[in-house]
Amino acid sequence: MDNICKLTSVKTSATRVRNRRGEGARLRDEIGAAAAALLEETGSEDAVTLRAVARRVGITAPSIYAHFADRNAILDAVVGQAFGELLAAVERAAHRERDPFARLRAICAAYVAFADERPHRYRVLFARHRAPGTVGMAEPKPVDELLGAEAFRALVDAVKACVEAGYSTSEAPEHDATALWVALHGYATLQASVPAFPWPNRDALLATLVNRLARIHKAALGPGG
Amino acid sequence: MDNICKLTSVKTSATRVRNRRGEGARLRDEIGAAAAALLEETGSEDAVTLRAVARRVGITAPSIYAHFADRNAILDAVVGQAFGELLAAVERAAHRERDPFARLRAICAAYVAFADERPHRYRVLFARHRAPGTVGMAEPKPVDELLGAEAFRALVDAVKACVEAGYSTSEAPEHDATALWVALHGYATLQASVPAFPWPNRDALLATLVNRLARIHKAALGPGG
DNA sequence: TGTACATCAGTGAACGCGCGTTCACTGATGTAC
DNA sequence: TGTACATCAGTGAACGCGCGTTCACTGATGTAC
Repeated sequence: MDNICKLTSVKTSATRVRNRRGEGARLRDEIGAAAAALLEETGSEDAVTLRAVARRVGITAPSIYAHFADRNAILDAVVGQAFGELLAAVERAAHRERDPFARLRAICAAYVAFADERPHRYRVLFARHRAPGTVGMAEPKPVDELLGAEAFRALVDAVKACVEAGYSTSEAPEHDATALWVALHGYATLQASVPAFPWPNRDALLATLVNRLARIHKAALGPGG
Repeated sequence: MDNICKLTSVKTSATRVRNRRGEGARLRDEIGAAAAALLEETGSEDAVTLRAVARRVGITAPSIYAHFADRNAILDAVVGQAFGELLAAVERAAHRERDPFARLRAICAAYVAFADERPHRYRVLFARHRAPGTVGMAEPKPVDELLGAEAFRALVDAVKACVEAGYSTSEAPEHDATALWVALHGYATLQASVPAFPWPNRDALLATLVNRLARIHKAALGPGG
């Protein structure tokens, strides 16, 4: 019983070769990738220890200090990277569709799919927004100063485009986009946390959230929408 | 710099008196309460260590083993307790209102308020549903076998009552209640995680989620609903 | 073309820490006689 | 009413562990001459 845990966590890549001169910075990316993978596999932020990351990369722990100030900096990098990936996924979805309503649906589906494929990485996006131990209010900031702002902007723009195209009757696209974001986030996280719940069909639930919260006009929906 | 952390975490209640004979079981409750408080204050599950809990209660760490099998059992107890409190808050809200629509709103407001007042305790309700490291599907269970089932049931019943009273046009109350739950959860967690977001007025956002996802009839709403 | 040397990528040992858990124990308290 | 004793609530020391971080170092590699 004592040994099981030890054995399963041994995962040294004994094959690593030292970077050539001037290419030491590559290690930074390797460390970030290892931390992200570790987080995704274990599901726990606390499993992302300096030593675990080092083992994973195939280096010794002190080598990390050449690239990151401390443990926290690694996790910050993972979060920044994940926000970038989320934005990329959302923008890819947005560019795939020309029709405003199809675009809105695609964005929402991509958002949820991102969280579905990397549940733990999605979780830390928002878990680390608030400093640990902080309680109560924070100064509200303009949206654009927050991490993830671009992804939210894409959602707002998509709703606005639906209004302009006559698909949506929304009178307050920012408000409605916020409601929609909230719902998407709830779906993304709950689905991962409570997989045993008898979830309805994903597309059907997504359609419910998008159509109602973005005030999509009946005429824009197919029959039975 | 080394000492700061140590000093701030010293919090021994030197005043504790040993329980009388036959009353040792009281300690169990004290341990649970200390663990819950610790979780809420630090925001981190990992801050709830056996030793930290013991310090808080004013006992030594081994004393805990008379009441809990291990560290995990303490956290399980915290989750169970928190689910009980959530259910109590929801039921209190439900009993306060006779009108079905008022009751539905009260339930949703109580749910969000619970999460708002104890954000970290709310978070662990669902963070611990899934075993760490587990990925992929779990067998769907009937709702009633899940923790928190009663609270969800209350929500479904409230939506159904709105349908029967003619307030809601929902054709699938279970589906719509799921959508509503998802949105409430998203709001509850995001609001705590991203307090710097320029949130709209809480009642307005809640009304948007409830009215649209529960398909509340225009006539049931006041003017401007 | 050859060699000395500075630089760079990374090592290995060590530190003090708090952790979960175990073990043998202590001393107050209620009870049997 | 008094006393011996079993029981119960909790202690205190110890274990081995993995952690973040520090420090002095090594050895390959590219460069200046």
